[in-house]
Amino acid sequence: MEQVRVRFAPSPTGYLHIGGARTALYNWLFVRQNNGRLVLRIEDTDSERLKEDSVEQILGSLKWLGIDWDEGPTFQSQRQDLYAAAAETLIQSGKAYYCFCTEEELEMEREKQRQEGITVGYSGKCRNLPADEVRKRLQQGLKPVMRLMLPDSGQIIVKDIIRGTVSFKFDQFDDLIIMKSNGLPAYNFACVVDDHAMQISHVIRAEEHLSNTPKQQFIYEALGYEVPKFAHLSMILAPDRSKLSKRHGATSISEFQDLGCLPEAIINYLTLLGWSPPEEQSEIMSPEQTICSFSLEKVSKTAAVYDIQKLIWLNGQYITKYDLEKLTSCAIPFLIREGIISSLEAEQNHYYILPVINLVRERVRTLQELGEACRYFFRDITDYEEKGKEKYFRQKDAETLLSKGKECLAKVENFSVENTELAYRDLMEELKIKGGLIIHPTRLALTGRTSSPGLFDVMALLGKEKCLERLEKAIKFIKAEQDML
RNA sequence: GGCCCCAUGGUCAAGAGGCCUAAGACGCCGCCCUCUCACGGCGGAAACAGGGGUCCGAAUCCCCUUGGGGCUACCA
Repeated sequence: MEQVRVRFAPSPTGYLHIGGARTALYNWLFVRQNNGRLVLRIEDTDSERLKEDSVEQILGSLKWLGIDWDEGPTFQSQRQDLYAAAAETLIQSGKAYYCFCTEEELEMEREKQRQEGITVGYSGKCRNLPADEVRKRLQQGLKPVMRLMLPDSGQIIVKDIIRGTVSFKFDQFDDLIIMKSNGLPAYNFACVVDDHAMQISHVIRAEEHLSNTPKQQFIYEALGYEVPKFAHLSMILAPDRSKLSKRHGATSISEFQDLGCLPEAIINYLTLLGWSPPEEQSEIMSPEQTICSFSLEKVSKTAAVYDIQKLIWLNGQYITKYDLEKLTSCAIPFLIREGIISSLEAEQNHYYILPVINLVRERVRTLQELGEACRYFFRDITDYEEKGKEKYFRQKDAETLLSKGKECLAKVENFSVENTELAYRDLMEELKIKGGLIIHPTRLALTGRTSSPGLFDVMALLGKEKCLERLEKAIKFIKAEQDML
């Protein structure tokens, strides 16, 4: 069996967005499953649309996602000879010709056609220029484009792994530009020449290229190349079912990274956007599991609207189950960014950070949330949650309760989860009160918040000194508030 | 406009003519667990775009309409 070779071919016009990432991912899943090779190709033949840093951004996002490639990146801008040579053979064999029409002329032609209400397209007027006329104009220094002559009638059949057989009629196609007047290849041509040169066996790409495929297939045939297999993936749409763009919020991989998503969660989410695992298999899958069960044939034909809620949910699942050391190193940049710890503290307090993260991980869904959830473990409390103050600090016994709590904790020797809880339970019994009555104000005193991990877990991790200190602070705070009345 | 693709709950989707009074997941609602918040468990609301065929039988096949998307560039 011939080797499976696929490619991901982004054009460097911006960040890697969610659609491109999914295309890359499906190529990757397919190729890893088939022990093939993935090649990366940068389609940069339109210098006007290039964006600085774009290649670095795209490659960076792919790497971060864990999508690795075997060859490249190769740049189309550096392979001009290849395209020129291929185009030359088509000119020689009479399958392609020079066209001297300027863009202005063509635009006028189209405008006229529109006014007359007839089908807009290239007339083909340079098709039969006499050889010496062509030579003459070339010598004058005119810069023509090269066009491929397409049949005026008949049809062409494209076979697609996902969509089945699709047929197109030739009468709807203009003679296709294969080389632009600046000497660079046009997309459809460069794409074919490269896919052949790179021995691509399966072209897996976005649906927007389906309509280009008949033209490309004709180029393959004109050049005498073997046609690869095609699989066109449906598009990913914004929540309003329109094409994805910047105005739709987070759409680039780097934005999800900034939000605090884990790469595996994004991979998992993207996998599910257009494909679903066999029944009985969980939707939460490691990349390895996905590689095993993935199949191109089962990829959905329907355009998908991405739903950030599910991504965030999945991310929460991953945060809960991730290897703790790994999660911690992912989280630390967020803690630093949010000003919760300094990089120095991050190094020095490693063995404090670990259990803190372990404690809060189950109740957060992004690394950003995780940072926020940790704050009081590293920084003193500057304020109490308003609704907590109202509910717990302004009740009649609050101050007494906290004092009692403080006294009782002061006596605890080994400040463990069990011992602190035992001490508090004894206190509750002694005061004949229900747990919540003292637990809630204590939580507010210790964390500044009305919600947190289990109170005694928090106590044990915070340590005796901090607990007593914060209780004292809360007591003072309550007194101060009362004095103001 | 022409050509092409697509159409199952709010979202992702299972479904390959009878197993469908249509699975699962996210989200939403309720209950349980519980020191709060999460997690978890249980339950609920919620869909085959519309119309014609074909067939004993259609979410599934065909046609039309409608809707969405793509291509129609010297963009990729």
